Amino acid sequence: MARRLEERMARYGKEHKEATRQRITETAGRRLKRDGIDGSGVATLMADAGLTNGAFYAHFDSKDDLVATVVADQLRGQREWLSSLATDRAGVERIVREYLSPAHRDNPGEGCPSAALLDEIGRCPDATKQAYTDGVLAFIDDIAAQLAPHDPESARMTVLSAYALMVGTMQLARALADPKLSDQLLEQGIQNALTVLNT
Amino acid sequence: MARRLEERMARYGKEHKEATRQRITETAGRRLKRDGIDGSGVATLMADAGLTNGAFYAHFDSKDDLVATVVADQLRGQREWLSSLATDRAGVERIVREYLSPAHRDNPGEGCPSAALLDEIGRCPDATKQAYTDGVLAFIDDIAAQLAPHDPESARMTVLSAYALMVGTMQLARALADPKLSDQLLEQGIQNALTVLNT
DNA sequence: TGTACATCAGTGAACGCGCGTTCACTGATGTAC
DNA sequence: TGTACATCAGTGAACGCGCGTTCACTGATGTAC
Repeated sequence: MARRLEERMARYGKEHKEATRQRITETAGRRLKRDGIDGSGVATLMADAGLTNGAFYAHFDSKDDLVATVVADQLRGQREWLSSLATDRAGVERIVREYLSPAHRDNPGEGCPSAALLDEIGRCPDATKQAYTDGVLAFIDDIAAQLAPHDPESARMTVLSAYALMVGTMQLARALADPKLSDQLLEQGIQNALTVLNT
Repeated sequence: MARRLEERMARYGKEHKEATRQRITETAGRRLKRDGIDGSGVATLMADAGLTNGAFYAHFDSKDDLVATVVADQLRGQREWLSSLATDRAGVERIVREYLSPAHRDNPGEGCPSAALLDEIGRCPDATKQAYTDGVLAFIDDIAAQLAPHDPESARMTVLSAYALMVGTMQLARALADPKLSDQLLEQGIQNALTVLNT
């Protein structure tokens, strides 16, 4: 037992390294969402965290490992945001309006990982897709349970497909070169999302 | 005039080079949709067309130029497919069912360019986003006119947002690691798309 | 409390490789006589 | 019809660069006595 305690506290303590890993994961999240997965190099990701490329492999097995970690972390963040709001129907409406806002469209680095990266995630190794699936289902089931406490199973697909609707709308709004059309699409997306969720 | 004609027909004729350019555009479309924009190198794209890397710049100014050309070409193809079916309500339903099918999900290289590339297109230069916008609006307006001949303007946003719903659903279906859940999502997406289009 | 040693997070140069792009060239085709 | 020349689509090597990954190392921190 003395030994156990000794190991846990030893050296600079686990905390420091764990904090660095978390910092890399967070800054990488922002960069990946802004520049894409293939568009972000390891050296740049490490520089964002105030480190040099060499230290990367003390924290992650590979770039794929980082990407899977980031995907899980980002979806955990999204889950927290959603849980804090999805307490009632009015909260759900607020989620939809904030998600499909021009502010979200114009700041992909601070926004939804699915809106920023979903087609790239579809091309990632199975481990990453599994991390994505687990992360999405966690908050989908949260919301389904809050929305339909007596029948969460059937609400599941409704919520999941409403999420798909919002993700697709945001991606399309970002790709359109006409800002006015993009704004209109977001408005229409809000209406459709609310329609689907109230079915 | 004799001179004019001479120039037009001269050498191997314009046809051959134009045909090569078209072949590159088509094979690149498949590759880009399968591996992503950043995931497809110029040398690979040319090898797909049976050529070597050096010939690329006799046909396109840059990789960005090719991408914009491919995006326009792919959306032209999608427009043709849609026009051939969207003659009535039953045709629209068939479009939705074919789009949100497992066959489409499992063959991104032969499928919708938006489902394969939309978040990457959102990060492309303005010229590419403009080509994308023009290409999408062309078929959106086609369908809006066929669906609501007396009020195509208001049908426009309905159709555009239904497209966003289908694109997002397909991307999410491709990213989910659980095939059964993915199938269910496609089914739910069909219901939602039809609901939105019949509003 | 002070010194010698062990630990290990982080550095930065280097690896082979593929990227987008350029360019001197080849060789089949078409033209002129 | 046959030969000499011009055209130009396509070749393939090379450019500098950034990629993901490895590794010998540094130097601040913590431990032992």
